[in-house]
Amino acid sequence: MLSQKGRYALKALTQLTRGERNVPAHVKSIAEAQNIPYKFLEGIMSDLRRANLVVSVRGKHGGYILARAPDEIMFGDVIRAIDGPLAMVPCASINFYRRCDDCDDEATCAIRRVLSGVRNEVSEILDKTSLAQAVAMA
Amino acid sequence: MLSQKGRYALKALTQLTRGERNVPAHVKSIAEAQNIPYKFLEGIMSDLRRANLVVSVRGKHGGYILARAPDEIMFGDVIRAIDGPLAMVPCASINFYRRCDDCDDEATCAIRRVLSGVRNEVSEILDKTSLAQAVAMA
DNA sequence: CGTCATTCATATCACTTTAATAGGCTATCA
DNA sequence: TGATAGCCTATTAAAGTGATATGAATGACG
Repeated sequence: MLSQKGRYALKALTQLTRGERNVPAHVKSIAEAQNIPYKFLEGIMSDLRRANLVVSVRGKHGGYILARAPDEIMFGDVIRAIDGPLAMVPCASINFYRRCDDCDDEATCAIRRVLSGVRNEVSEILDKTSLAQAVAMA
Repeated sequence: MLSQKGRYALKALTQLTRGERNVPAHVKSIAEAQNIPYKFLEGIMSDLRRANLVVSVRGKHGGYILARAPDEIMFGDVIRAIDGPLAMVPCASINFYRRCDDCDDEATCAIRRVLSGVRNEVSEILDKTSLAQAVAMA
């Protein structure tokens, strides 16, 4: 399961996608529109900025805008930034690969084989579905 | 990501699948073969028993055997028993459905729509891949 | 310049989960 | 009866989660 943070991040970004491009949205307004605790969302937006998914504008009339066009930001990017790997086991991850230390032979591991297939299918959707597409579906 | 418990459970069950049917395997031998902490695995096997995936034999020469034929135990069954939902959000889960309390309108939620697709693809693999199949692939 | 609304950086908090260990009880069989 | 299993409960340390609080930095605007 995604963390609450991950869900909130997706909600916030779809909100930005729906709004006007290049007009910064305050955290406060996003928080209210999406029923997300204000201060909690503030931290999430900072994370998204550090992941280069969003750009911040400081000072009065500041806020956040998408770092790229909404059809260039994929669900997978967001989820990886906030929650980490898509894969169910570290050894089946591409972007966060790590060996399982109790594994004798990765090459013949039945679990890895099955869960690699899962990770590929998941990536096939999440890395090919953009914020723009998701919002358009509604 | 799966918990360590979930990974260990899958490893233990593939081990049982490889072994002789109807001959109880000791937790100790599984733990050694799979590099799993003995006492930790003991608890996991108890969970699997409570989930009716495995049957225990007590007393001397006791141990665990699969509750059903290994082609009737699916990856999805094991993962749900130990780690819960396959879905990435509660509202996209079939077996563990729960509403997101911050969600205004589930029917038009873009995130739910995308992540329901993911959950279906994941289920398509995990609920159709049995222990027997996974082991046979090796 | 000063003020106000905003982001930014930390710190803290309670709570739950995770991964693991320990000890003693209970059942079975030779 | 004693050895060998599983069974049950408790404990632990560490990490993660979801959230709140405080205050500093920044920048538009009057």
